[in-house]
Amino acid sequence: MVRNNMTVRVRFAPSPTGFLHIGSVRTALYNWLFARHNKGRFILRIEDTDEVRSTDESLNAILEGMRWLGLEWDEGPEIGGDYGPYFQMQRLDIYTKYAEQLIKEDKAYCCYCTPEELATRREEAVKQKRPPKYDGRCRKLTEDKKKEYEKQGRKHVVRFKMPASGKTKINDLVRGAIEFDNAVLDDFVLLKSNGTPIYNFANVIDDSLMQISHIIRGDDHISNTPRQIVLYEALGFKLPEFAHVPMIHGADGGRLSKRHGATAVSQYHEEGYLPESLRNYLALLGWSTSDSQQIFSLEEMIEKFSLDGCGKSAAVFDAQKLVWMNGEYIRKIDIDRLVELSVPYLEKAGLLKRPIRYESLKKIIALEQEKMKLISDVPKLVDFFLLDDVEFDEKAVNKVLKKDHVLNVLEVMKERLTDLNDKDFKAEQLEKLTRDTAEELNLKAGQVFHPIRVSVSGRTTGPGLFEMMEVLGKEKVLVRIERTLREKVNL
RNA sequence: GGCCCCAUCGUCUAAAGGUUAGGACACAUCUCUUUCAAGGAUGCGAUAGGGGUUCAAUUCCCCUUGGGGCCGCCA
Repeated sequence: MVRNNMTVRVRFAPSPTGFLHIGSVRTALYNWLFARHNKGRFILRIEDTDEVRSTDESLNAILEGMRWLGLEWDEGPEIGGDYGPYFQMQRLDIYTKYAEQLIKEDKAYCCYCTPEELATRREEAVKQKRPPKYDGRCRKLTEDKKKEYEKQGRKHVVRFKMPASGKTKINDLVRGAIEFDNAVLDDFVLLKSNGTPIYNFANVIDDSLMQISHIIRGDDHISNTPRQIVLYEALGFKLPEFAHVPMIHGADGGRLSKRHGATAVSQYHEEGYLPESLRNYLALLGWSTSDSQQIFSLEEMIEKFSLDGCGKSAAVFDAQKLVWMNGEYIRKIDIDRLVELSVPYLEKAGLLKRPIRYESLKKIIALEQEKMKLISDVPKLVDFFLLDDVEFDEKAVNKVLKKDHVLNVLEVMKERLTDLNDKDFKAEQLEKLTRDTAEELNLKAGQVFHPIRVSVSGRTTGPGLFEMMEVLGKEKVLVRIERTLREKVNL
């Protein structure tokens, strides 16, 4: 896989024209994993040549998203590197230089066709069911004609002279050989009329100058590859390896878009996903090991990742599985980290208005850890611990509190719990006391457990009853049982 | 319209000519249990269709069908 003793250098080259898309970041992840696996370098390059759509906000979203997922880059924005600058808009003179070289070598030429003219011709071609490619009419412009156009104030772009015959072959690392007829390709634009380069041009120059060894990208770029290869050859550059990985699709088989759910990495962050679960899930969308392992530590993932393990067909994004995986990871993370991650959600829900000891909060969250699928689940899972007045769930009331024996059970339990020492208000003792009580009252354990659970938490589901009571504390438990007793009369 | 890519359970995938076609998510049932989860067990469920090649095709080849991509002074 690694050519000779050459260092592996891969890159992720997003354009800052929107949020960080889940599909892009999956490609970034593969590049990152490939670099780490091969002890190579991972470069981040910003392709900001679309002056109209590029924004700083988008740049920040990219950097933030990458860092959140742990995809730190070895060269690129904010850290620099030996092959910079890493923003294409700061490399314009480089592109100009190579464009001039190509023109001088008669491999490129100036084209004076206006965008309007091109659009009209394109429409016409589509209407007549012809391929909408540029007809190359400016290839053989006379000097006089050029001068005339200039005088008219026409701007020009620089176009590449695509060879009219021959074949261009890709040896794709994941797909094998792919062949294109040069004749189907047209004279594509290298430099726009404002002097900025077009993707195919800037990309080739930068990848070459930055000594990228492997280009790992989405398979939507397969069709661009022959153009780029021809350019590499025209410029006398050494060809990198290509690896086109499948795209991510939505449930309907189409391109993943907003109507399928969240597509921005930041949104997964906000919705309470852990970076490690998103990373793990994304890695598995298009890559797998032969034993179909599902959960990988970062080290394991780096060790086992390979392009051979990448599939060829598009993968449908399955939010359900991501949720499952997030639950798996939440159950495993350190409780202090879980508390830290939970706090913003609790604050937002208004559950931390009164001061609470860190240790108490930690105990509360620990009791619900195994149940959480998303960090954002926290508020509704723990609210009854933090609220003064517990709201009774209607179904719980009907199902549990309206039974005849409940009044008696609560009365007896209230007395016994009152008699219990503060320091004996521990899960173990509470369980013994409750079970003994049930036996004395000639009731099944559940007939005693359930009413207490509902009166103390307002609902039928929750953590272990006695752990929950211990964390709640004697005072709160008694207040709530008394209140239930009071309200029970009206039920 | 031209060119290119892809095709195994609903979904992610394994099986690099010979397997009762395996695993994971989801779903269902059972189990554990004070509840809900988690866990354990079991079940449901696939090689798109048609031709070849071969003693043998999920696997190799061709066609069809279906899906996707590119054909911008976007990337």
